[in-house]
Amino acid sequence: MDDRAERILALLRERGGRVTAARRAIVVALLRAPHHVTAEELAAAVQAQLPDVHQSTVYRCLDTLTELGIVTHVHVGRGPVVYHLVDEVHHHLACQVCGAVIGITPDVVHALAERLHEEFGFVLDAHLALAGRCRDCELAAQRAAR
Amino acid sequence: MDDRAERILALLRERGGRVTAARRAIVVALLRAPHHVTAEELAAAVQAQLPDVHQSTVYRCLDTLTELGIVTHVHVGRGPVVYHLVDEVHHHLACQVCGAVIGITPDVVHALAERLHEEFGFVLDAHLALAGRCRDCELAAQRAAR
DNA sequence: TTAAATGCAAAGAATTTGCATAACA
DNA sequence: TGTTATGCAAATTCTTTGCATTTAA
Repeated sequence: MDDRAERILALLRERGGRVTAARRAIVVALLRAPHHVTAEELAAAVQAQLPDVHQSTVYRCLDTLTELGIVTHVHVGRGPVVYHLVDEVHHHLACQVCGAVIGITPDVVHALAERLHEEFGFVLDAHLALAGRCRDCELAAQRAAR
Repeated sequence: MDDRAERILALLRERGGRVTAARRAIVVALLRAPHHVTAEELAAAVQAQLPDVHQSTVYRCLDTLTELGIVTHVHVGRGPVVYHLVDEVHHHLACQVCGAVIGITPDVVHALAERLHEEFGFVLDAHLALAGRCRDCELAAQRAAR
């Protein structure tokens, strides 16, 4: 775990960012977080170690880490944005009706990613949130339509 | 245009919603809007005709229209959510760095949509925002990484 | 007639910003 | 030493909610 944190922090420095206590704590919190985390949850985790780290610092660090390609975020339904480390590659199917999130492996999206790259030069994010309806909500919607 | 509006409003009524002046104006505004529109832009368009329609009404109408499957929204980078009519099918490649939005036709995503449906029963939304990096920002990022 | 929708004002959540101070490289 | 990052408070932006009134079906 610690080597992973150090590797990420080295990347941060390499890309022109400074390694600060707050940023180290945020990276560690992101590594410990099992799934998606909101800025607020991250702030709480960070503040457990460093009580003086302010919410706005967390937002600013997340912005910086995002710009440096270390962190990404996804919008999952309503509510706040959730953050991830870039190297934790997986995607999400987000049901717009019930809010369920289905995790999928990157291979499912691989062919699309290739095509978008060839056709548009567009590099698909490592953390997509694909919006739609889950099986149950789709069935319910079909029933309601009748 | 008017028949399209009326068809949509008929659908609204069919699905248990009431057709009000505000909702009619919102649907018309959505039809006239060339691309993505924010709630605020919609409110402005509606208020040009009906000055008394409040922002909160616009939000509430959009919620209702969304629940009834007539409208969807996407998160495009930062800033407010943008809304669409469901029958205007196309997707977006949203660059997370510069905010550029590349419109793509549904066929690009079709194979993925099929697979997700078969494998997970998940029905992909008609208005995806696929996050990633556009050609230029990707190249810039690669240059910066060196 | 009655359940649903609206206007208004006010609150709320999430995020951003200005500026003086502190900390990394 | 000179940027870059932070703490703090305050402001902003986007969105939701409560309640009395109006309106569509």
